[in-house]
Amino acid sequence: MDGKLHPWAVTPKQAAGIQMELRHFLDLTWDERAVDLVGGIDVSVVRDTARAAVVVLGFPDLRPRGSVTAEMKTPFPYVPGLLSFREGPVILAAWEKLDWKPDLVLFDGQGTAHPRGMGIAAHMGLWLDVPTIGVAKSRLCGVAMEPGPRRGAVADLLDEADPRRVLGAVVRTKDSTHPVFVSPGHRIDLAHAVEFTLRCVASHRLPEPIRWAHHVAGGGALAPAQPG
DNA sequence: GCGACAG
DNA sequence: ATCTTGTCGC
Repeated sequence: MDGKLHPWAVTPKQAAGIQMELRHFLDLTWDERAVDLVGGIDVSVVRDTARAAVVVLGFPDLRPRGSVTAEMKTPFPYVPGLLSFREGPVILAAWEKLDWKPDLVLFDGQGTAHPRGMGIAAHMGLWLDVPTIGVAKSRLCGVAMEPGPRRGAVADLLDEADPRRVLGAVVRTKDSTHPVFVSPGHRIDLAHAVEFTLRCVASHRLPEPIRWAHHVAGGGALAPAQPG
């Protein structure tokens, strides 16, 4: 899967159709590859301009190693379920600037826990051809079971139409704090997605790659300025 | 027709 | 997402 998968300049209806087609290409298996670098991607929007940030951290030390950004006019409105058509293009532009690609990437949004199984982490996983994980701060679809109150507790995110089907995981990344919604994007399974997500969490609710990406997308620096 | 609805 | 002060909890 490389090269252009589909056009981005489409109508909302066409976008949904593209998502339906793309789901057949997803590979939800983990190949046990070595992970030395983890990436984090996020996009901020000011006025009519979107800025994407791709940050790379060492794994499992989580030390920031580098970052790149890209900007462009937002090409698509925010429509629940079609987020990748709004943020995808600028993410691809930033990704092209990376010298070394991470072995795994965490996204701020859903993976397969999406109405058509194609959340932004799954969609971009196909474009980038790299393992991706969706870590969302809130639910898009499905019925969320309640995980225990302690960090590391996990519960199922079930398909509302078929409770036997697990869409993703509701993960407590920090004690007594609202859980996050984890689902595999591409080239990984749910169990490993949850495992890597927890291993990327330091002392905050969100994984470090996503926190750094959010910070850089908002205009911040990757690391504090060195004194002297 | 009425809610729900990633970022 | 973005607009925004003080406040509560770890």
